[in-house]
Amino acid sequence: MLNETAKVIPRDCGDCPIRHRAVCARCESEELDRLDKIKYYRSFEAGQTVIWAGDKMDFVGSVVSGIATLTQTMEDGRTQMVGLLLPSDFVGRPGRETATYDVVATSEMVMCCFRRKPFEEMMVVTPHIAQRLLEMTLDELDAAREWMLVLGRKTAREKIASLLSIIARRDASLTFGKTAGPMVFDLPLTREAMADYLGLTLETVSRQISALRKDGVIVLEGKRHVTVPDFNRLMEEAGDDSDGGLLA
Amino acid sequence: MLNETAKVIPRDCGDCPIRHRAVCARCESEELDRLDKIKYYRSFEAGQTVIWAGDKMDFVGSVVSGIATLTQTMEDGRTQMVGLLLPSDFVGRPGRETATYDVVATSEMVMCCFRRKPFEEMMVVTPHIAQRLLEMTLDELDAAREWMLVLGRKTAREKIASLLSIIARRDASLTFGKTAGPMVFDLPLTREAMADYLGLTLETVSRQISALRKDGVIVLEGKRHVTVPDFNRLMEEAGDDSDGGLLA
DNA sequence: CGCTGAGTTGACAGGTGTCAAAGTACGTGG
DNA sequence: CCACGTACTTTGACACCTGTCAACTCAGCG
Repeated sequence: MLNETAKVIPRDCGDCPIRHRAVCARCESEELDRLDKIKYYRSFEAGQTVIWAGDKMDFVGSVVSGIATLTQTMEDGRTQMVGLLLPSDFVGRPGRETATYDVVATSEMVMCCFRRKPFEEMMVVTPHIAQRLLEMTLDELDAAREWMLVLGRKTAREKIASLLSIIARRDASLTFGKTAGPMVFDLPLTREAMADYLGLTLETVSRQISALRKDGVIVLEGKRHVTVPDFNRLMEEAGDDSDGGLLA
Repeated sequence: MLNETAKVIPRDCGDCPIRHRAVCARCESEELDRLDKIKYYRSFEAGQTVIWAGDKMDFVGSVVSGIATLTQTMEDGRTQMVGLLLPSDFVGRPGRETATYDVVATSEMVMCCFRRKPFEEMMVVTPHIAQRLLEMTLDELDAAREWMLVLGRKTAREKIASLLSIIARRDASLTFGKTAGPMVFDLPLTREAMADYLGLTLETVSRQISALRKDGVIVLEGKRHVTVPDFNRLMEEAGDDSDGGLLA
């Protein structure tokens, strides 16, 4: 089975699995050559922290393979996930010296890092990079706003269903979205990470997953392997229009 | 008193109150001339809808004066505010034909609109616009993520305190942020709009405002006029570090 | 003067958090 | 090979925060 969290270090950009989706997507070969000179790959183990909020950050970069989370923590320990970083997603903010959020790898992960200063200089003279970054940032803003509706207005059950449908949809888009038939995927997050994503406790997450299983909305094998027999049913449980959302 | 929601239609860009903060901030005079040819002003009354989610949008633009909200609504009527649009904020997404959210003016409001097609064409050849838009979008993404922590992890009391401190800070930045002494401002939102912002009901908003008043965190005159005797106290109630956040 | 919209307050119910205990999977070391 | 420890997960009991429903106040206005 194709494991999306597998450790993959490309030989070069032509070999890179995120070549056509990352911040470098619009770059031409001469531009790639210049990026090549300021880039390096870094690997992280599952659970390893990439950077702490407030730390100095002298790189920006793209997730090549694996999954990472962006989280914010209050003084008393309450934490909220504010971003889920998948392959091709961008990490860091050009022009900013310090990290705003904790970045943690939740699976084995590989990043393509660019030294920050040279990257910023290159952005000024390379519209292709800034254009693509703008597009990606606008997409992330839309995703964040969608997420705000989930956090602010949905019930625990709807929140779980929403998260499952997001993951299911993403997996479908990787495996050549056949909408028909059951969807099958593995949860890339622990119950606790799901709770941090959804603004719940891990106990509530566990209870609602059990409830959705009892009601036949999902089928579980083990703790992480999920089958969705009827995706429209899942969408209804998420409180979403059953037609929309295929754009994501 | 300087009323930030007053209706102001600039004679030209040199006269524009958001000239140095909006999407056109980095444009030079020749670029402004070209923008001038594709722009027009539109006024809205308090409560008027600028555009409905799903509607075709043939303009993008900037809020010149007044306040608008960006909201998302579920089929059963639950609504969540996903953006608060203040003067200089950008409305619409270049490259997208239809609106994603409802945009509603909550006060009398003036927008500087650009016809979408010519604006998109101009963006391609005018890096100054795309650069500024990227910067603004990154700021909005940060704000959305801060908001996600509020929605996901804060109590009703902390949510109210967070909203008040955001509004207080913004007003302070307009009136040349003297941090000492009490802060005084008017709430630009109804209780219901505050509830939609914070993922609460309007009853809970009302109760928590009353509680903060009883505890001396704020002083109310009428329903909308607020005095904050001790801003650090308010920050503590919001669950935030009492030092941080002066960047916003 | 009554109507309307915004806001406040009370009573009550229900959803979610908290605390606690037990179950499961998996790797490590004896 | 098996016992054990650790991390993750599930489930139960109960409390409490917030939502729901309802009544009431207040200010503005025709």
